[in-house]
Amino acid sequence: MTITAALDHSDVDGAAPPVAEITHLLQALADPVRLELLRALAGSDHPISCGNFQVQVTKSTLSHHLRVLREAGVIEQRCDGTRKLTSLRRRDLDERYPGLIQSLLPTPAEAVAAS
Amino acid sequence: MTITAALDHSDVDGAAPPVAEITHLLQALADPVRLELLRALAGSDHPISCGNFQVQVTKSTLSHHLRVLREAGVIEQRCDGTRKLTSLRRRDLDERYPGLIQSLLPTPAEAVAAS
DNA sequence: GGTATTGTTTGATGCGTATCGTACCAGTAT
DNA sequence: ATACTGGTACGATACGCATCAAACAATACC
Repeated sequence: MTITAALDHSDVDGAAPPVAEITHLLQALADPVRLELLRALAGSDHPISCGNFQVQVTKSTLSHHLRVLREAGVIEQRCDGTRKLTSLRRRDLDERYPGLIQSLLPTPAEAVAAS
Repeated sequence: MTITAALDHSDVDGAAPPVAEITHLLQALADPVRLELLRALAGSDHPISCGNFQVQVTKSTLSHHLRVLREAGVIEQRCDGTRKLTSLRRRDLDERYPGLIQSLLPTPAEAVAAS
């Protein structure tokens, strides 16, 4: 696979790194847990803290998945006291890959079925 | 990961299996070689035989990648004498995941840059 | 200070898979 | 039949990564 990542790491004053290349991005999204995180973030208008994700993995695993998403440019995180608020970089993603995120979100029918 | 695949295998008289679930599908597309195959197929109006893919892998590896794409419902193949013609299941993919394939194809700018 | 609370990091483990070479099989042509 | 061509199947190898537990770090609160 190889896909060498993490080119710039310009976390300086919150500047988010660029959205990853398509293969790297797809690899980040091709995991059930991470896709669930993406959908949770896309369905919420406010950022979500680590503890508020409804996911059946330990917190260390969750931290790992969030790192993968962050390094692929999918999410950004800002600290808020002892917690860390995660939000989707929807604008950047839509700009770079128009239609991609939308096509990964549950359809209205699926959303109803999941309720 | 797990994602148990291959539910029905109804290869009966050429009936293609359903397009895979989203995670399975993304996993099939999250590989540089397979994405290149997808783009080659999407950019051609006629099916492509195994030997006509411009990919730097051995034929056994290529066969493996085509199998992954086939089992994810991305492509279909029909035999033609001694060769096997591969084509993209664009209609089925667009029906199940509208906008997804389009968002993975090179933009006009990228297509020019690759020439 | 001491104690939760929230996340990250590290190491270990096990599974998946991309890759190759070789052998094999089905058509086609000689 | 023999040989060639296009593709698959198998075994081996190496690497990636999802997962967890435990240890650590940083902030808040008493």
